[in-house]
Amino acid sequence: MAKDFSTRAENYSQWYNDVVKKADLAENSAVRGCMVIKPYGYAIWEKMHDALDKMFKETGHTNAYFPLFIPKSFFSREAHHVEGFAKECAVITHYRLKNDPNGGGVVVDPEAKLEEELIVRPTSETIIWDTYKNWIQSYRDLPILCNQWANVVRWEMRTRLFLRTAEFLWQEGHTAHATREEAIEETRKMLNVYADFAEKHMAMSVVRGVKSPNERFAGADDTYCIEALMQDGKALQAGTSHFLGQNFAKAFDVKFLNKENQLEYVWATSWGVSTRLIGALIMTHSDDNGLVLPPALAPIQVVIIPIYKSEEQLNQITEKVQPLIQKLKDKGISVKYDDDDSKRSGWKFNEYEVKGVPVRIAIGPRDLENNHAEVCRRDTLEKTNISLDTLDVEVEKLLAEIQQSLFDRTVKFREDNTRKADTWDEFVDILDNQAGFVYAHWDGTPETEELIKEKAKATIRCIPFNNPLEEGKCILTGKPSKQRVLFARAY
RNA sequence: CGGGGUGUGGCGCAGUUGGUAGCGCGCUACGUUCGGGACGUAGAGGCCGCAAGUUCGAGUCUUGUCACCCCGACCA
Repeated sequence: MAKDFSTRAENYSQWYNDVVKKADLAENSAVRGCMVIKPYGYAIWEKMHDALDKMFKETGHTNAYFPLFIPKSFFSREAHHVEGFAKECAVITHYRLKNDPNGGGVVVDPEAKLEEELIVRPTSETIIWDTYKNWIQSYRDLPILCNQWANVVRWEMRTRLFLRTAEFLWQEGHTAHATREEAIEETRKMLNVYADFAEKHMAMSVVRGVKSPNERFAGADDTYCIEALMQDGKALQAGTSHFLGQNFAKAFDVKFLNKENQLEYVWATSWGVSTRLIGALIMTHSDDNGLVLPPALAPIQVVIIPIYKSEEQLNQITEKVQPLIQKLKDKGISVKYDDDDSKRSGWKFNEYEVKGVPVRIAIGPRDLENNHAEVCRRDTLEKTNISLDTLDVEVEKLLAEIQQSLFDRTVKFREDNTRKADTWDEFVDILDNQAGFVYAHWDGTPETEELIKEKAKATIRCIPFNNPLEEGKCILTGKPSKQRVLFARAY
């Protein structure tokens, strides 16, 4: 076992960085705050992309692409939106370089100054609504259900691989509707798509809810979110879906003629998830031996490692394994047969363990004699011998079981780490000594929320849907409250 | 932008009171190995972040500068 690995208990954030590096997911780049997503990490993103994209198509959405650059003036149209993003925008001011007259390589050509600066998109609402304006005249043009897969830039001061980088990959859905109700329904629908994806594909339990006004997306009337709990007890926002009301329609003057021949502003939504989900995936399942991947998102679901001394032995094993590989592939399972002779089997065991491959099958001469193989599952590290005759069926079952078991574990973890606090001392005590989610009363004012954030470093993660009403007193101010809201320290 | 730290082969590091650079991993070749990160032998690989200065002589001392990392303020 690799001893150069931090454990979660020793240093959680170091452990996270180690997993990212050892599993070969990503690395820091020459550009500050930007990461290189390596092939294995990108393969996970592709699995996420494919699954989500399918879900978007099934709910009637189509993909499109809008420009990376946004004219600066577009940004100032919607007051809250600018305020929210202004501090982290990359700005393009020039369009040409020239040779340094003083001989020091190239310099920005001062002659090539843009008349209007361009912003590298931190999100695309403005450019998209400026475009939708031309697409929409009548109720017959609605709804518009578009999604785009893109990169965005937010100039963050402190970055962490996958969790927060200056540039990241994401998808952003932008929809336009004739009625408020329809837009709200869309917002909810897409949040549920995210929650389904998190639970079924990522095997990650999430809480669905509404953000408090302070935590709302800049320019939204309401922000719905899914919140997950990481192993260190900190919460992570895993996806958001925004009801934008008519804010952007008004800012960009997007009106449609309704059936009664009256002009109305269009209703909007937007929703997104990013490569941050990979960070969530890592922190949800992985252990001190490295990455643990749910089968649904594992680039390699099953690895088969031959154990042999001679070439004849390898040939015998290969011959026996070929039909098995075919059977697994026929079931849609991604299999890797690693017969690379330059690496020893023990080395491979560790390699695939660190990389989180859900199922490992080892086959050696002894197994051939007994007509079985050693099957090891990554989540529990349990090993069993399974007959070669039923191996394909058993592996398929095992993958499903691992997927389910990982999810069940996160449900239990979330439940075990969700507590109630009735007093300020209790609240702080839980956060300091146990972490996790805390349900507590809040007087409903942004000022109090801000104060709590300042004093306890915890924020309202969300007000869960179907939250039970309950009379109580705000943990900070003692003012009356009608419901508990979900607090946590967060990423 | 504050506070702390680090820059030396690809990676991780050592380098004493200044004397011309070393260790581990990895890499290459050959051989022995192969059921949980093998071992031996022989190799390759470095303007010591950059720039000035002190000195007969600087990885080491001085000054400046750049970059990166960690901890805060801001955030998906």
